[in-house]
Amino acid sequence: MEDGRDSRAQQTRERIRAAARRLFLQQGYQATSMDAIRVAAGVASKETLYRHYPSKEKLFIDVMGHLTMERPGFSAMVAAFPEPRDMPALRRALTTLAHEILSLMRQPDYLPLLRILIAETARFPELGPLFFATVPQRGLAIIGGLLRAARDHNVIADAEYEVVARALLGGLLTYAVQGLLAAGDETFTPLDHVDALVEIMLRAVEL
Amino acid sequence: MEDGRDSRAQQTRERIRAAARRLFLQQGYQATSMDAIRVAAGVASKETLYRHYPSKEKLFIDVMGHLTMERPGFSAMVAAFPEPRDMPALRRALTTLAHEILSLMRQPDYLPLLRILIAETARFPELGPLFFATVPQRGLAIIGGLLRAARDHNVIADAEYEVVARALLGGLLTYAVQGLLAAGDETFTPLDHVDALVEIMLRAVEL
DNA sequence: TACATTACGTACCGTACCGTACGATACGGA
DNA sequence: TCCGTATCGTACGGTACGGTACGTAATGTA
Repeated sequence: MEDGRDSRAQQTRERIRAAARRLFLQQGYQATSMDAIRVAAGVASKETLYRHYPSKEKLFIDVMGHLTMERPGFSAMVAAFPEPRDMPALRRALTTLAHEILSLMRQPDYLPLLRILIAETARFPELGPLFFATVPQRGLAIIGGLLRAARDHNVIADAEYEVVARALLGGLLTYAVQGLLAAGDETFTPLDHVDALVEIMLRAVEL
Repeated sequence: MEDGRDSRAQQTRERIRAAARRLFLQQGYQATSMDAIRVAAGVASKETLYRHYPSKEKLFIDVMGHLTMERPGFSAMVAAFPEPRDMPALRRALTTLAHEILSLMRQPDYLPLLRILIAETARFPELGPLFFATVPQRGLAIIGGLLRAARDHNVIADAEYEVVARALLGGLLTYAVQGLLAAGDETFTPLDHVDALVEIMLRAVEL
């Protein structure tokens, strides 16, 4: 009876959500019509759509909320780098974290999602802050935590770690913004800059 | 005859452009109808609109292009801080520049403009790169130039100045992105963080 | 004054879209 | 086998929008 619910209604719902996600990410909210979603989902009747989602807005919120929440957290990374007790350990932790953030930003969904959330802040004001709190804010917190832990082990000097974290994340963010403003998949590859960025931040906090 | 052209046709054209600018910035491209622009411009007939602009797209491009170009350049600032010959001079230059960039980002049009350019990269692919080249890229170039000049006077150490510039600008950019993702005019005031940010960058490049 | 440009009003065309209605049909569980 | 639910097809209502048409009035110039 539990999986009985899956067998048709749930499957249809999943197809609708997958199609909506793809189209919304590709074309944005307004440019994606419910009928296009219906076709992409392989659903014959609009009535079926509206049986699963009461309106286009609710469907959009559901899809975008899921997309935001599905962003992989950095939690695993935090566990992997517990307490940097010397400079090389801190360097390794920050470098790995920076590369991880960059590869997160290069996931194919990332820029389109960010683009849509920025575009639709007026109509859906709750989505943008949710994303910010779920993704970049968490990144800032992890960088700050690493730095504070390093200071507690006398690895680095005191500093405004929140600002240091903003500088590090922001350095990467400049490339994302460049990507947001470019139309196609402009090759956005500062891979060699990442290590330099970490070195600069380390110099700023070294003893 | 020259100002005769101004007297009516040009005035009407200006009213249309001003109204379009306001509405586009407030509501975006799709949500702004030509009829709303007509009303806001105080123009009685749509025919008049289409006498001045052949289509909604052309009107949008004209308005956004002007908005991008009107962003005040930093050129005046460059002249004001010619060649930092010691650390205090470099500190003054970078601090002033950072505050200037921040106040640029806090102009009431800035975030809405950026939001729209990001939202409409698909329909208007040329506008985003134009903005990036006109505004942030120029900021990066000026920061980099200041750092290179300081190094030429033995004020600071060698470093990847392009990356340092990205970290500095990016640190400020994190606040802008936060603003982009927030709906209203969330008070986005890291004023006290700016000096800390400059100090961090200076520590990263000191001798 | 005579003429051309500009603006006015209003109506209209074609299209696209969200959401609803409703009878018919397939499907899945008891 | 039987019943409720999910889906199908198709049509429609209401609205909004971009852009055009066209006859008329105002405005500035020679």
